Amino acid sequence: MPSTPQAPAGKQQRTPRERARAQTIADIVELGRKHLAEHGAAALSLRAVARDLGVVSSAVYRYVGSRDELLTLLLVDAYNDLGDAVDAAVESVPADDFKERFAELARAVRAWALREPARYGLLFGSPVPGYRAPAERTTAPGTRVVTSLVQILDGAHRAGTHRAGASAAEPAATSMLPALAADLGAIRRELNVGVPDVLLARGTLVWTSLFGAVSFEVFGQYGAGTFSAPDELFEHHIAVLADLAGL
Amino acid sequence: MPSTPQAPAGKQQRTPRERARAQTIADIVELGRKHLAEHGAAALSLRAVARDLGVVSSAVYRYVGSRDELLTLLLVDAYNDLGDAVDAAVESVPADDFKERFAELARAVRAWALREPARYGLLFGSPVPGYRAPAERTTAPGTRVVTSLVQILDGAHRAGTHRAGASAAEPAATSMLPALAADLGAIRRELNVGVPDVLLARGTLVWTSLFGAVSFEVFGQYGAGTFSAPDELFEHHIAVLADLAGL
DNA sequence: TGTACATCAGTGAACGCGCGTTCACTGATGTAC
DNA sequence: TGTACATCAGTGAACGCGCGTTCACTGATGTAC
Repeated sequence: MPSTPQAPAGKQQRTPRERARAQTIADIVELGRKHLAEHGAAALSLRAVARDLGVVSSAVYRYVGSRDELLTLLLVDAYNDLGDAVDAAVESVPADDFKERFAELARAVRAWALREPARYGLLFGSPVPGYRAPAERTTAPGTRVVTSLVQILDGAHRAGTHRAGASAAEPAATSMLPALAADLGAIRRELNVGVPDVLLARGTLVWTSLFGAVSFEVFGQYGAGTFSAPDELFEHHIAVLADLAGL
Repeated sequence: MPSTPQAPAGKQQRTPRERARAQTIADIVELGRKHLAEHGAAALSLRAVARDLGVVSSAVYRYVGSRDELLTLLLVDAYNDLGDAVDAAVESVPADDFKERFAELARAVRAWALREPARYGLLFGSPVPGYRAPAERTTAPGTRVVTSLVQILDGAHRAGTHRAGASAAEPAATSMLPALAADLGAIRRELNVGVPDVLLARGTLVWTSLFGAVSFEVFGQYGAGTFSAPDELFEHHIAVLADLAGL
């Protein structure tokens, strides 16, 4: 019962064996990715990965403790891939152009999702039946995008360009809902930002809206042929959401 | 190879055999529903349904041509169940209170999704691998919610209570994107409504945002324990989205 | 530098499982005369 | 009203398939002296 031996603490693998081992694990994740893309998360199978790796099925257990652990590896891999893409897109814009930083973040999420629909589905689609992601390995990579979004909002807030009450008829009572205010306060403390309640709540909506729009497109919820120009539709969404976020 | 004999055109089944047959199909759908709820769509199995029905596995083929067809039945069943819930909620509000009609629509979607997470996942989650929904049986029930939403927007527009340019800084250029305008025109004609481009595009965003917020909650995308008061968060979202939709 | 031993990767067989689908069949229920 | 036949529901066995996981094993690669 080999419990997923990890590479030693040091960043670079010393011995050839360790290098070979790391390479094989990388190959397994890579093949798992391919499998995911072709057949979906629920159909991911260790035996199929072993076949593609050119190895007998039991050999994979040297590297991966179980099917669920491979799923976790793929989950983390996908979160980081998305996070890298988003970070790169955001960094490509001057740090003080918050609106455009947000726009690039949104475009990066959409582009990645359209490029990798199955991996996107693993992250943001229906949960894989019978699989429960281990929070301690999943939370950090899984919060990269939302963290980046909140940083943009906080930057705008600190720079003073953040418009409060951006929309005409903001129902003032909303920010008074007591439990929601408490939740938002906890988030503000945890992420160490200063964005006020109203805009933080809006930011949450912007966040879910972004993924809602992307999911509809990736999962085919718009009727076939309803939108011949999904790019333009998405650009419209970006403009409205940026406005909603006070950018 | 019995190709799913349908009940004859007449609404009520005449003979006892026809009644028994309809009842058995209903039982199969009911059991499929249960199975869906417990194990997810990808794991739906005709054999399991047969077991629960107390019948040998091959007997199910008298009623359902294949596993995919059972999935289609469940899909249509779920769309209609959701559609019924939404219609009832919307109808419970006076026809001229468009804002509250929208709020009730949103609450009905969320309540149904939380009550039926697996069926919600079948409709709005990642596609079931290897299954392609037949558009001719799926489109009509699948568009009930969005149709209801557009009716509300159109009602507000006709009543003159629809605020154009609701938000402060609506980027005027958006409605000019040519292909998007063409798509919106086609939708307007198809649904026979008069809502102008800007608000129709906003309506699309409101639609996807609603399902984005619900999906995040149902699929557990908010970190565990991040929002102790999801009801209040959702009420906030409703208020902002209603405003965004010009209601 | 050379030998003895430990570590590790990969093999092959097996376990028990569930799946979708087909097929020839037995009875029971309906229909036509 | 009674009989002969057609229709249908459900049976049971079988097909070929893929899955996750365990286990004792063979060699090759590394390490210690």
